[in-house]
Amino acid sequence: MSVSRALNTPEQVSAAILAKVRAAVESTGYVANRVAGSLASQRSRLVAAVVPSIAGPVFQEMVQSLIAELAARDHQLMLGQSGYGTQKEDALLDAIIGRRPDGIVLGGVVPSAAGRRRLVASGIPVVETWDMVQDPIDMLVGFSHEAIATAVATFLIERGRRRLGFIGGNHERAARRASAFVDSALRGPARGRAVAVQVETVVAPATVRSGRQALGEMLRHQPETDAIFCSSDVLALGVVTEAAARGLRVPQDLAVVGFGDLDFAADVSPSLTTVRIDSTRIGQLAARFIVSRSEGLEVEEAKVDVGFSIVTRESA
Amino acid sequence: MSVSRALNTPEQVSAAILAKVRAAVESTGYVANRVAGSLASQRSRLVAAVVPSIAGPVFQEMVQSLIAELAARDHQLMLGQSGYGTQKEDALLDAIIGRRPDGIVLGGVVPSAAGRRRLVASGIPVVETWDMVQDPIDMLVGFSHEAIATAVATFLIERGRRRLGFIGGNHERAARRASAFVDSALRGPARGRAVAVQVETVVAPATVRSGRQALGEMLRHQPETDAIFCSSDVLALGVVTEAAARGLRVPQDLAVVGFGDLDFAADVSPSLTTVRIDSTRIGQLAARFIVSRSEGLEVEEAKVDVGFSIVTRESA
DNA sequence: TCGGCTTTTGGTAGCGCTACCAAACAATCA
DNA sequence: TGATTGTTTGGTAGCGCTACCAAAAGCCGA
Repeated sequence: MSVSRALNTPEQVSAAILAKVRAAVESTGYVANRVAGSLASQRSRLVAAVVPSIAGPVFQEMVQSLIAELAARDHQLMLGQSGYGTQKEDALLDAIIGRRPDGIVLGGVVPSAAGRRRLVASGIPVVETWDMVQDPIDMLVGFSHEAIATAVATFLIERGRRRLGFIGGNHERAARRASAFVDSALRGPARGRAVAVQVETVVAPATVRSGRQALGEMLRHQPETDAIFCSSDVLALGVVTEAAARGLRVPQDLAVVGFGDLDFAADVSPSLTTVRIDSTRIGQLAARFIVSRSEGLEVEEAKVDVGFSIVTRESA
Repeated sequence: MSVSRALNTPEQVSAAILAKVRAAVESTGYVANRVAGSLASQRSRLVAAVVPSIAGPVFQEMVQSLIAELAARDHQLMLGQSGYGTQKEDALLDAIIGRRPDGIVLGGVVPSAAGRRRLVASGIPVVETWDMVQDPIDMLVGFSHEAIATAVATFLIERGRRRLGFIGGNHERAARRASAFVDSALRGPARGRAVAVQVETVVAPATVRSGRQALGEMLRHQPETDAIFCSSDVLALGVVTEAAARGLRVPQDLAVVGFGDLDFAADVSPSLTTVRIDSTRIGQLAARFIVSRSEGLEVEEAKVDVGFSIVTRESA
């Protein structure tokens, strides 16, 4: 009917019909069934996002901007949690593919080989985020963990720190950052100037408590540690808190660098020096790429590095 | 066909057919189209949740448990953000209703009269959470802001505090808690013992920074304030930080009570005395109510008060 | 062997939309 | 005026499943 047009493309319909349809909609409280629409048009206007956990503060900002950006373009977000293990992930992927979303956003999730194949076979646009993987499934918006680790190591060494530490989660991404950090400290541009690097891992998701405990471990293994890079501001807050409890002065005795520039980073005491990522931009770009693609446009630059910056505050 | 049965109710199908179907599925990589299934069966296996913002830490735990509980029952979550204003909310509600979810979970969102009508008219099960409103649309899982405010006021007064303060967001829920706090302090069970109560509001969502600023305001208006109840642990962290910066000892000079028992509450210094809500349980119950309802079961106790507890730590 | 009974299987219709096409109508020009 | 183009409107088919029913098959005791 013309009703479908009146609702979806009102500019293609005469004022008379438009008014009639609007009146009818108003009086009956009709809300078009988008399930039927999706089936007929092969466009669900639904985008799925998969993150390891929504509880960690890390992906919040990205998810928030995804939802906002999608809503502005009349799309909705379906959210899945993969957990930090892989077993549930493939089942989740199937549940998602079955819903035929217009796109899938992977947030810091590295799919298994099988999952990857299903994703490709489904033909659904995929945006990997967070991580500049070398061989993306489809589109990519992220930043380089290696580059960040190198920049932070150099930053600390140039400030005279020699016995470095890294505290991060026990998962892929953090591990990559850890080894790049160690590499850069010992063999990077500031080569030879760092004396030692110690790595401690904590169980994901990161908490203030695990940050406190990790500092204890760190000092047990390498008592003269004078700088620590944490893979989350939450961990950094724990390290700073534990340092104060042990009578260590930050930054004089111990420099601390966090990650994420979470909302509290500037306002705790000492304020946190941290790595800032524009997560909002990541969410926006991911949403735009997917919507463009599902509108049939070719997405030109489908591999974007959003970069990072080191925000210098009191803690380092 | 029998294929549909083999996939959905395998116990109703002979081993021979089951094997054949499974083999075919395996070899073709077939993933059933749930959009078509939803349209035919009038069950989408999709549940919508609406929260003011996913960035605030308050709803995270609930959303997380919602996703987990729904996934265990083969349902997915669609997430909407209403913001802290009302204008976008009605449009969002329509977008949601159009998708014909099996249920809608409202997290701390009070719909407008028009929104409420559409919700009722849609016939979709609704669970309001977070707030024990007196006249729910449908089902309800929450706790009483008034009871909490009264309990905290009494708690502080019994500990000898006389000049109380309340810091909360500029929205409905916080306002209700604020006035109940003032009422209880001045006219409650501990009646007459509190000397003064001052309320400061901050722009939602709550941040550490706004907590710091609010303490400044509080002390400007009521310099002898000796106890503050914050409507979020994030605010409480800001208050504690600002107090330290001003040379106020917590709890000796100033008692601070937070809200939420967020993951950092036990591990910052001083650790936060706070109000604990079992948000995980709220999410679980909401999910169960909706799934049960959509399976045709009558939900017996559809109005649950999950209660709260005051966790006593160092800050008060 | 046969009628009743239960279990398993296959066919048909239809969920509520949109894509596509054809018909009707309006506007423009020779 | 009629032919030609462009715009608006309505009809039909079909998206890929599931509900429902009827037919077929298996099972039992008489």
